[in-house]
Amino acid sequence: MPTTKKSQVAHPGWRTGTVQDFVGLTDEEAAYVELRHQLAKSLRELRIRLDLTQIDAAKRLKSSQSRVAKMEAADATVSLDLLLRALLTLGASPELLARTMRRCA
Amino acid sequence: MPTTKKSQVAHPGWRTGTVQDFVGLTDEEAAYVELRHQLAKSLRELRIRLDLTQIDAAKRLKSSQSRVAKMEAADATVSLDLLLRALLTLGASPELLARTMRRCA
DNA sequence: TGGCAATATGTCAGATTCGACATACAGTGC
DNA sequence: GCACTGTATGTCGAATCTGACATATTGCCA
Repeated sequence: MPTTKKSQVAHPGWRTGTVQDFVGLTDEEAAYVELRHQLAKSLRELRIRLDLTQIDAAKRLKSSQSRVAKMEAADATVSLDLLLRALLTLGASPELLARTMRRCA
Repeated sequence: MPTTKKSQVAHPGWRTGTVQDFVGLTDEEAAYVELRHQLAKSLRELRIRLDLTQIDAAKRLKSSQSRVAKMEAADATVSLDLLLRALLTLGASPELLARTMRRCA
């Protein structure tokens, strides 16, 4: 669920992700969103630095190109968990993660 | 997914949980596990510092005592995602997160 | 312009994780 | 010993997340 509350009503197919974020966003929610974006950014930068295409990266991550694209876009269907695992798998150092976190301040 | 699948299918090698971690653990997997443990530790420390019981914390996190216990134990059924959200909700600063990350080095 | 590689977006079945509950264990005071 | 508070562990239905696929879009070069 990351990402916070989902609508309680049965609205099948309502993605709660991006757009309505600008309504009623508590501080932690804002921090959470910011964190996701910073990690996504770091992921893309790292991939580029390694000179990989999303397809190459997907291979290393044992995932698919579409999922990598979503990771880098901080798509609502991507968890922080996946973002962090991806970063680690591509060789990100704890230092890099720490720097990324700090960027959210 | 953190961590991985517990299904019993014939995929040799996918680790799950805690104990069997000492077998066949790649570097990123080790980093991932370490990260979870450090975050869990920070979470407990923060809760104690705020003088909350797990039940109190569960209330703030809109979760249950059992889930908080599992978070602090870095249980395999708890995602990094949940750990980070919990920390943020209890008021952890990006600084604290960064420090925690760095501790994994 | 067309063609091609890279990236983005939508969808879905199956896997994972969620909160909740029951219950067990640990510690403290009586 | 019992009662009580706090924490740990196991399970489950429901909700979320994942990889894969199809398809659209972008960017670039001839």
